[in-house]
Amino acid sequence: MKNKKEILSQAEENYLKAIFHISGQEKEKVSTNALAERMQTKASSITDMLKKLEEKKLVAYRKYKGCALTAKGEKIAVHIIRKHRLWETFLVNKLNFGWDEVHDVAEQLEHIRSLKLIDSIDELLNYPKYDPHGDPIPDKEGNINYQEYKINLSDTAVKSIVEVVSVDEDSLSLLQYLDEIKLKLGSRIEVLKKVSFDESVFVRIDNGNPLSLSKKVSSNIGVKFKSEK
Amino acid sequence: MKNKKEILSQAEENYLKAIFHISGQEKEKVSTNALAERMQTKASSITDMLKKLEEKKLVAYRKYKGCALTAKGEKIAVHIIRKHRLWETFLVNKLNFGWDEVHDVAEQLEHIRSLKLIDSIDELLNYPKYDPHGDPIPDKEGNINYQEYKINLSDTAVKSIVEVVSVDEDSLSLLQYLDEIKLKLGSRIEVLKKVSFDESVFVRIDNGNPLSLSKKVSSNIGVKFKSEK
DNA sequence: TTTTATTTTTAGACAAGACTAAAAATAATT
DNA sequence: AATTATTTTTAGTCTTGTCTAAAAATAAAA
Repeated sequence: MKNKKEILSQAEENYLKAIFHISGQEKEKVSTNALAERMQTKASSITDMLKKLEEKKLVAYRKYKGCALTAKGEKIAVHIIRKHRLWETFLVNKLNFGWDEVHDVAEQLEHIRSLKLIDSIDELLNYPKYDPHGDPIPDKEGNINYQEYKINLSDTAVKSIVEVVSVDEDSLSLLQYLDEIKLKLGSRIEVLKKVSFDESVFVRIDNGNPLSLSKKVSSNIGVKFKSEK
Repeated sequence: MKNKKEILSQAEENYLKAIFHISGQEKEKVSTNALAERMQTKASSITDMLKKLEEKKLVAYRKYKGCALTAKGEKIAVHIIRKHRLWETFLVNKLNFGWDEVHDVAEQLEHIRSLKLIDSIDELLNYPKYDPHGDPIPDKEGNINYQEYKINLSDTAVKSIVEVVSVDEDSLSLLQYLDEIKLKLGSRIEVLKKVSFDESVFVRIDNGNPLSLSKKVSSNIGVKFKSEK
């Protein structure tokens, strides 16, 4: 049985990518509703698509029990993510896009089918390991170099001093907000106070004035420790 | 009434492009069958699509009478062609693709929606006027600088000495064949003999050995005169 | 100018991917 | 364990872009 490469639609590719992202490094099962939320669509549409992807052996799916990517499905998902992150890097490094302008375009470019093209872009960029948001770029073989000591800003202890290494969410509004408060990759953050009531956190960014970040914001910022006390 | 930009599907964009190409510089009306041929689809599908494009004021269409682009439709078609040719130039000039490898990828890339992206690519390439096949690249405003003295090789007289300036067809098989016989942009061609029976033509390419080109091939090669006798 | 051939359009069907509304499972409460 | 709430699935509909087969226009030939 030869390795027949059937062509997937953009919709199918987007589902695989979404499942990969939601299930996370722990490869947890993904619920229909979680997928519907992420795909901005209705649960019934998800069910339809999961059946199709199951049919193609790209996801393992059992009614009412959620789904997970098969090895084949994960391989494809990782390749889409590789393309997405390489294109974002290209846009920022070669075409001087701002990091808050690249997401929508990369979302389109990630579906271009040409191994030669994406490998050439990779080469042109000199095989970058991380994209402009600090996320690891899978290599040609699909290996992902997860950063070791990265945790969410929302999980740091008071008095931690950390460095921003990633921004997990790609929404334009978040990126623009971070731009506004001058929070960028490499910023030094002091965790001043944590408010348990709403899980917000007071921080000082690059020795600026203290300001408060909501849980929603801080949980999307990946950081590495610089020192602790 | 504001200039509402409705988003076109790739299929719609491809139809506009095809109509533009078939109708040519003379802006002749395009028949349903001609379009069906080019789009590799059935005449009935063409009729359906023409109605839709008519509805959107992108083509002028009257039953049984063929169609033509409106100003609005032509503007969009030209923009797609601009993107196609800039991407082909990018692939060849920046990523070292061969001129026979770029068509399929450019066919995908031409549908990426981002003015900023394509204008950045244009800038990166230093505003090229012609693509790797010798075809003019429309500028940002949609102006196309048609080459003045270009004619088809099939229309040259015996003993003409011409220079190849374009290859009009994008089919992989043609480009690979030209590669094989070492016919490339800039090649010097002597027209040795024309066979009226099948309209084939004997030529000498860059002082090589004489060989015969079919009408189908020679009518896809654009040339400029170098001298005549 | 009839007849024949060709081109184009209509009518009806289908697959993909989405939706709504209702039914069936599963999970959470009492 | 019985009831209520939530999640997920089914069933049926819609749009886009395609198809086939048959009907209607137009063009070519006799």
